[in-house]
Amino acid sequence: MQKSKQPIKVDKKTSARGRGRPRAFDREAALARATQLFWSKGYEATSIADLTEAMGIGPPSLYAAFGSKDALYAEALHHYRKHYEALVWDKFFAADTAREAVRSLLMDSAAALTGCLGDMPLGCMVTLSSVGSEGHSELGEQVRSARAATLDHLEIRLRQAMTNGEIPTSVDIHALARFVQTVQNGMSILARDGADRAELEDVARVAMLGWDARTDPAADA
Amino acid sequence: MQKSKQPIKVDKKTSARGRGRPRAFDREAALARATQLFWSKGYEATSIADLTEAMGIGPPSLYAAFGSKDALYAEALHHYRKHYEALVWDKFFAADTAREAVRSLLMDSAAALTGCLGDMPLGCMVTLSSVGSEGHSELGEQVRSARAATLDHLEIRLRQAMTNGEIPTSVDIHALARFVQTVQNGMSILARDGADRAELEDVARVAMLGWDARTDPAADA
DNA sequence: TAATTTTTGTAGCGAACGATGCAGAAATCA
DNA sequence: TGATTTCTGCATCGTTCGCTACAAAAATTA
Repeated sequence: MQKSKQPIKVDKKTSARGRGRPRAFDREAALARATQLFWSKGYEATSIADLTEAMGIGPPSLYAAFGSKDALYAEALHHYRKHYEALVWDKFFAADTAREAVRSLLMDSAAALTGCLGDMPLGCMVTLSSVGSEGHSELGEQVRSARAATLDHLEIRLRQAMTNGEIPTSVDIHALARFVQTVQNGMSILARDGADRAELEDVARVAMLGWDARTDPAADA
Repeated sequence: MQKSKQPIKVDKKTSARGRGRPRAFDREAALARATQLFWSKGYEATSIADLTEAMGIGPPSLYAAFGSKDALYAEALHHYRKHYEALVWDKFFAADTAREAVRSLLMDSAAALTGCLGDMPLGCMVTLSSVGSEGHSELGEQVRSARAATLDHLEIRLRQAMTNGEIPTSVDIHALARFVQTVQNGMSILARDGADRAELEDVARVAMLGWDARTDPAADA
């Protein structure tokens, strides 16, 4: 039971020149801790007591800074997407070809999902968050739209590759994007069950064989 | 916690003609409803009140018949595996070739996970059950072992195919089995997000292209 | 019928949940 | 410094959680 009671220095730069006592804890650092907690335990299984202990603050401070558990989760989701999604999407967006983009996405996912790219929980927070559809409909919708973003990125990149001639026009872009999305989603669950980076990389390589067969012009029927 | 109370001979058909009032509800039907509830909402999000309402009984009857929420979930998981897993594994075990076995598994999964094979919640109960690792370690272990069974089935069948000569000995059985497992897991999440049967079947077809490329003897390096 | 046995509905237990009231502590401004 | 403003720790709110004691109710046996 560590007590992270140390103050977490306040950033005087961002502290508004308001009168009265400024916030004594670093909001971003607290949000980062909450994010990791939600990430590893899920929304329902994470209690306010868990959060306040991890953030080193009391419940009133939490509610003053974030409003509610729902709002905190929403901010944590935003924090996650802002700070961690780049680990798997940077090379995707920088790749010259769609094939290399998808390969990078899956290989980097294999590394990120198994915690090999830093100190982070296993699996993808967005993929694994099965926020109950009961009573938290807005959060569920937010998570679902986050998952839909993955499909959008894939379809846009694939359609561009089709325009460029990298992919034959006969290919079903939507199906191929769905396939990649499926593999990435499945890898999160395997990572949670203890599969290591090498195993997921093997999975990514087999998946790329499916890509090659699907995008091979000679394979058209 | 869990005291082993009197065993409560529940098999009412085969139990000796007990004196006193017999159970007024169908245990199997109640278990089926509980299973669907756990399946669609998850363990934590399903309360005893939800269960008793869906089962049409009061809390004392629930606890007399099943012991605890944990035990009920364990029975529900067993009920699920007994009644629903056959929908996706029957053709797998009956197939003549490993390829047809895997193809059937994925295609039948596409149908079952989207609720096209009857009145059932979307996705796989085993795959989507992210039972928190906190406080419910035994349930988590049970679910994890259920997921491991999928990998076992796949590896056994693939190894058999390798012995039969269907698959080249150069193929990494473990990686290929992990790949199939990954696709099936990912399909559950897509199904939960609203993907329909045709989409998942397309995914399965693309995945099979990966299988073909991987098991093609000409592709050995 | 009465006696026996078991279930069921009601009502509520302690604990934990998400969320707050309050008063003192602390930092800024005058 | 004192005045003002805001945050923080403690205690607790009302609710819901999983779970159970209790006694009436119901079905079987005699």
